[in-house]
Amino acid sequence: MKDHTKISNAVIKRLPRYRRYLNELRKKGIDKISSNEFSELTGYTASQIRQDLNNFGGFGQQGYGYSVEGLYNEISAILGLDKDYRMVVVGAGNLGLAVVNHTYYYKTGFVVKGIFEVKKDLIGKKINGIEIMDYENIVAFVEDNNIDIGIICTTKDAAQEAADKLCFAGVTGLWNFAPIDIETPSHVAVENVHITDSLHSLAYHMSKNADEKK
Amino acid sequence: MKDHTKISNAVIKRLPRYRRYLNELRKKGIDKISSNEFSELTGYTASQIRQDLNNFGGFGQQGYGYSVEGLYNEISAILGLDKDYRMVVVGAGNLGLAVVNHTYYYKTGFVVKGIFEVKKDLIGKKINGIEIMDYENIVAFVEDNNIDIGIICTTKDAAQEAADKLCFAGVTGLWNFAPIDIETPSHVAVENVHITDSLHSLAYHMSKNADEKK
DNA sequence: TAGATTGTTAATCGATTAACAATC
DNA sequence: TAGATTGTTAATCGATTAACAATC
Repeated sequence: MKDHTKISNAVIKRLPRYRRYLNELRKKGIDKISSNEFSELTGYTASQIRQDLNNFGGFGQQGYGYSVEGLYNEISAILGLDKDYRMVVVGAGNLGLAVVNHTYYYKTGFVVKGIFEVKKDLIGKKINGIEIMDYENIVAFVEDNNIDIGIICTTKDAAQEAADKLCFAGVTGLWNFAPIDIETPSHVAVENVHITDSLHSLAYHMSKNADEKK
Repeated sequence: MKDHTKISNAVIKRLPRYRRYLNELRKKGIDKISSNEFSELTGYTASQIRQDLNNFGGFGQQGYGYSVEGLYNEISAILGLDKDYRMVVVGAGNLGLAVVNHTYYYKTGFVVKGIFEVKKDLIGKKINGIEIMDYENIVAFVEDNNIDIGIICTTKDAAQEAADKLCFAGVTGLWNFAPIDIETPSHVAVENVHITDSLHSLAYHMSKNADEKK
């Protein structure tokens, strides 16, 4: 595998999508695919697919194409999906519970080890066998249980404080669902998921379609 | 407002973010901001901000800057947030319920009018006063209630079929949370939210950080 | 008026696409 | 070997940044 310290984010964002389609092919028992066929499937140009993949190494074979299984495994490894991640969720509201259930349902190497909440009446309950604990004890829990990722499902106002606590306790990644951009030290990766922004994009495209009709 | 039939998607994706920050400023009672100050706040360059805004019109004033309130309203209008949207949710699982609660909590002109489900034992229950109805009746409901947006919170396998039904019934937008890319006729806008892709990006960045440490 | 800051054009940078030689 | 398809370089395209004249 080549040195990939300076791969652009545009490329990284496409990898999970490539992987999703490869997984479908794999499940269908298809074992080879050319960049042209893959282009038709994914909507990316064949050229871009080859270019993207060659950032990481030559995974194909001239005159043949790519091994579906092989490429799937390579991309999984590039994304860091060849190991397990231990996670905690902060906030046991609907969003927190949806995330817990989602990872539980899709079982993928991302495992929720604990849920933390400030509201006393929720503490002690269990979701999918995972205990809801007192937010006060989050730092100790993260330290003692080698937690990798903190999932922030708090209100906007509580999010940055939760992030700071998690970073202090030693997580190396944050998955933030609160509608604010979380700041972290450079060694802690963050994904800010702004679900409402996506709804607003949708509204824009709907309005534009409506305008064009006139 | 200028003709904006060919605004790039990169620009559109930034608008909700601009709007979010403007809303914060507005709530703090700040009534003017320069592109330089706004740059520091949002992380985009002042040049890009001015360039982006000028796609839609000259909203600023030389020597002064931008009116926070005015710009907030302009961006809201561009995004189509100056009117209400009527929505239905397909799938009353955790994800569906999280979405229902989310829009309920943030009250923003996006109103869920009905929830549809195939599982008979859930039908008839209410969430935030919204009834869970039989999926069989979705087409009639969408037609009769002028529904604009369908929110797909089904399994992967059921998603495209639900999308087809919703399009047939006359929605003009789909917000899809199932892990598949939904296809629609060109007059129906779609936002495919791939929550898992974002987790995979996070994993990539975490792995990269870990590698650099070595 | 002088100073500040936009609106807009021009320059740069990066990402995508096209082309083709290498090779399986 | 001949055909197919990759890996990779070169060309194009688009998006971002820089610069500055317009103007409040």
